[in-house]
Amino acid sequence: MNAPSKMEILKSYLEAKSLKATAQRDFIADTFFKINTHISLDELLNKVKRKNPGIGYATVYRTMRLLTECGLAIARQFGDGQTRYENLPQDGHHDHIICIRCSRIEEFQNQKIEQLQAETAKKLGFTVVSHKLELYGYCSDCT
Amino acid sequence: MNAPSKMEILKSYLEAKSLKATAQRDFIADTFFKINTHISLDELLNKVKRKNPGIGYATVYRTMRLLTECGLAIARQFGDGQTRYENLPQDGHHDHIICIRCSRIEEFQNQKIEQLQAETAKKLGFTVVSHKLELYGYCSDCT
DNA sequence: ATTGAAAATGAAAGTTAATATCATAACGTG
DNA sequence: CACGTTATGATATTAACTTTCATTTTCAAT
Repeated sequence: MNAPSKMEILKSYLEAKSLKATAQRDFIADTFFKINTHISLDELLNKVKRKNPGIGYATVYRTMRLLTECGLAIARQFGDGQTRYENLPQDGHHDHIICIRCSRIEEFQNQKIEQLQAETAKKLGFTVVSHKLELYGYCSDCT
Repeated sequence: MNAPSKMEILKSYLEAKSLKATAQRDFIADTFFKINTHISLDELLNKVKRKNPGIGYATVYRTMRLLTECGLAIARQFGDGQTRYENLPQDGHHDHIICIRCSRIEEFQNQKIEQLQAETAKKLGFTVVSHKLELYGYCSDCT
């Protein structure tokens, strides 16, 4: 039995809230799911407008809010004053390393770090649900 | 030989930019240095106004920008749509664990995590300058 | 296919926090 | 104390986010 696709997850979520699936919403979501960078609302709006000029900012905004609510997107702030949405990968969580000169963003995973985090939290009486780890520095091109 | 106090660091920074030290600015900075939470501009403004009602938002804003520039404060976004300023402790860096129910913020340090971060970055060809680690979960009161 | 209630849409308005502007005040050096 | 410089507070502007509302679309029940 396959894991449900993102589109299917979205559909279930909409049903649960008795919202309707619409062509526009599906198109925006589908466009977002194909993206592997951290995209802002304006950027996503521009992208969907190229194929579907009638789409407005509000619909993109509302779609991204939905995706965020149902865990298919993550809203992040990297410090440039804009919320950027991350397309959550099927293979789970990852962290970011950001070049402070050229703004290149790379992703990484480190099981050991996650483990240490859980331990640290436990000591403080916390139960960790999620986390955010961002490393800032110079990439190979900018050293 | 003692390490310079934060006030002294600020004074040097102002001199270097040929800016003047003023009573208001000093008072705002001093008030901020005594704070051990993550304070927003509005909160800080309210605080300084209690002793010095004439102070305006703009001066607090500009002072915090200065402190951020010279490394005495860190501007952070915890996701509530407001920038919060952290009073950098003398004993160096720490990370945060945030309760997603009551918003309590605790700080912690973990040398091992930092070490793993540096290693991970190296593999990707990055040189780490700073980092941000935030754990989100439930604190002991909210579990 | 038609209908009608419910939800979606886009344009525009409203909100909020951050930042810039500007006339006036305070500073400090000669 | 006079002058040029910098600081200040009020206000205006900006930018991103969020809501509102009149209209359109959807979908289930005819």
